[in-house]
Amino acid sequence: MSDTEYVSIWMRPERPARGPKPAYSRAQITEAAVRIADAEGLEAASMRRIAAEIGAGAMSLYRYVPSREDLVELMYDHVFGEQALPDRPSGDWRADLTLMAHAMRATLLRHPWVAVAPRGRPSIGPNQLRLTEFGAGALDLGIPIDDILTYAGLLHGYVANVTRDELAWIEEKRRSGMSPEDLMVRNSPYVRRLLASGRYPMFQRIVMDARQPHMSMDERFAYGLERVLKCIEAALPDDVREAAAERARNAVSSSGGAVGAEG
Amino acid sequence: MSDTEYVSIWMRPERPARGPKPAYSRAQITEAAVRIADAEGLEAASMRRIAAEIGAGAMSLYRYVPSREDLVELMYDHVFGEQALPDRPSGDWRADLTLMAHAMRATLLRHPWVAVAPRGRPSIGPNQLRLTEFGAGALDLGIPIDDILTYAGLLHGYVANVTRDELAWIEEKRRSGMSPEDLMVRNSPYVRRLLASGRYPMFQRIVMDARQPHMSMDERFAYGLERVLKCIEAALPDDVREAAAERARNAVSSSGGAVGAEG
DNA sequence: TCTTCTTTGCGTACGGCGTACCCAGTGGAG
DNA sequence: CTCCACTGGGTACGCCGTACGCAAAGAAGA
Repeated sequence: MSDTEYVSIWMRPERPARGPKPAYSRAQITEAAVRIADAEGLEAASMRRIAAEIGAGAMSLYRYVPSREDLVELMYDHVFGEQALPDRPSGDWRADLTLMAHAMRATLLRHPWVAVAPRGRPSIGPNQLRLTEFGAGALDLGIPIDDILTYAGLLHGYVANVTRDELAWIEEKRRSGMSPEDLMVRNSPYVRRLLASGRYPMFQRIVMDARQPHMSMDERFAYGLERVLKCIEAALPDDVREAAAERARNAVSSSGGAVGAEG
Repeated sequence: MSDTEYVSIWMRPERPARGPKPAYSRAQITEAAVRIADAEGLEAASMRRIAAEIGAGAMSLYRYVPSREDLVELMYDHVFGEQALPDRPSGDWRADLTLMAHAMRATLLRHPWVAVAPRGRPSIGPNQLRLTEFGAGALDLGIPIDDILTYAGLLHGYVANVTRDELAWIEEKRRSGMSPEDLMVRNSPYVRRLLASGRYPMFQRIVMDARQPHMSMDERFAYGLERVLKCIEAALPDDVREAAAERARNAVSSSGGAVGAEG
């Protein structure tokens, strides 16, 4: 039945009892891999390269990690562990989601490969689980769990989308040394041709808007985030929205730190 | 300056004038690659494998495509060309976005690798551009272009998220032959351990909800989609919402008369 | 028509990848 | 002290993307 079944990396114990002491550790390997991926991209973090980074032989890594795929999983969860979030939602769901969104954006900007990494099965490492608990808990306002998931997904999708775009800009800028507006219109013959054809009015407006960056990246993110939260808020049933607002007022006035009420 | 600059695949002409007639074509290669990726995953569609599929030598492909990365771009755009959408939005933005969301889900389900494929730079092939025009055009209700993009991104993110989850379920089910509820709770020791710890109440509710699949995948998708559209609608300014509703009524009554908005 | 020259299909080869297998050495359990 | 599960890691295999070079093809210029 479950003979050759897939075993989650999170179930695999790091080290057994017997034998000589391991010279390295999962955490050490994961951190080295993240360091390389941050600097040179995920594909540069090959097993040999990581091993070299920590001064080990290539095959030694397989004593700690069953495969590279699992290592990427570890890396993925590791970077989300940097996000310093309160243990529990404060009770002010807008504030909590805003906090989480900014933390996530910061993580993606710090580790660009995360935004691009192929997300296969929904991995649930401890840190991602913590985030899920926080985000879903913030939205636990008395609406169905399906709705909670949908809204949390919307927020996640927004942050991922916007930040991926932002990263693409940054990357393009770094590679060419040009400003975004020059890149978009002046330097790209393809885009110029599309605009000249006149058949893409919406695309034209998008480009033209990017041409006059009336907002910084930060402002754009915050503006869109506000939009998304307004979306969610507006979709809540009236009684739920009012109760949530009431709870938020209490959360702000009562607790000085992170942890809200609840007992 | 732009000597070794990156040249978009969409600018590269397929064939020049001189020389012998090519034996293959970009479309043929792209279709073969998609066929393989559909059946065995994106990574199975290697250059050698694709070449074998069409009976060519491995290196012959490079006469048609500058690199595998560009070929993936072609594949990506190709599958979005299957979506049969009207040339223009109908004027009923909810209907239009619903149509687009279902078409996108169908495409992702038909080509699972698309949902997982690493999305680096925002590629703008002709078919994706057509989709952008349609989606953004449907949301062109007199709101800022930034808002249009945010809302379109929300919808896109929702469809991508939900369908990726759905695909993960399907894949897991195919590999193990078990039903989702068994998979989630009974078969996964890791999930069982997490639940037993009692420290993840929201996660527990998510799992328990999945354990009692009160909705089919289709229903779940449609329900969430309705939620998202309601979100967007609720966030629109009152006058915009009413004007849009009025336009939708006209669009329904009149058959082909579609577009009204413009500069 | 014949020559010229670009473009074709593609065989060979290189460096790099993930990782299976094997080995000698290590150190806790009995 | 003996045993043997474990360690680090060298070697090797089969893949990958693709640079390079060459003979054949066939349109352009004579």
